[in-house]
Amino acid sequence: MRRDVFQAIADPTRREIINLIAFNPLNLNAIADNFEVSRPAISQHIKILIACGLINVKKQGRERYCEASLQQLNEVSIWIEKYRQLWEVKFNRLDDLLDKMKNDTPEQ
Amino acid sequence: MRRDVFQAIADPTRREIINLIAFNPLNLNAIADNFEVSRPAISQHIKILIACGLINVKKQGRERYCEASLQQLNEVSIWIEKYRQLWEVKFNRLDDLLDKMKNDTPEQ
DNA sequence: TATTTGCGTAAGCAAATGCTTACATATATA
DNA sequence: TATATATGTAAGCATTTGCTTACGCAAATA
Repeated sequence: MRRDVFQAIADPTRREIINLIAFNPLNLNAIADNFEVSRPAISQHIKILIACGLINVKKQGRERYCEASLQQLNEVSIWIEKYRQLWEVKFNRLDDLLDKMKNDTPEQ
Repeated sequence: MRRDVFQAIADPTRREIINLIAFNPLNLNAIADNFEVSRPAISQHIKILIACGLINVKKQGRERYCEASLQQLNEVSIWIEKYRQLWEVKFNRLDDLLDKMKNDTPEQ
């Protein structure tokens, strides 16, 4: 069972959950109310988000408040930023442009 | 068949492929040489990366040079940056710290 | 022209994923 | 104390994923 941040945020429902609680913690039922899927489905998503450290849970009586704890997103950010210079260099790459024009045969 | 950038970079092999060709394009066999898995497996990963625009292919004879085209990573970057202020605010959040200390009962 | 090389892709398969329903348990409330 | 509420989790299931082997085809080479 792979459980890293890249995989955690690959699922759109989990991204929505993060977005939902990013700026205000909610308990599990309140989160589930925002989705079509069942409460256990959300509970399982939350479990994954907890496992990779993207959510903290605070027990308050019988409720469990989920709050975002997004430092781990930095791992993804760092991986991406390695390449930023690469895709932002749009000038002084005339060779590339020429290459493209030369090889512009329709791919199958 | 979901095919977005978040899912594309969720797979560690695909991240390695991106890293491998980020700074110098390689043909498919040359890429496959760097992995334990079979050439068709890599071919399928490449297909996914092409589908979501992270790789461009340039035919040269019978070879297909794969070059990274990572602008799409910006979508992920934007999503993450929305939350950066959140996880970087480590000061003036004394209330949080206090909360944590108060509720520091071992979670089962 | 015959063979080798570089690659795509289909078929099959095991494992992972995301969901459901059903149940269990702890805490609040009547 | 009996019931309602908030939640976790197991079992089952369909789909997706990542891989393999087997094959096909086009381009290079002998």
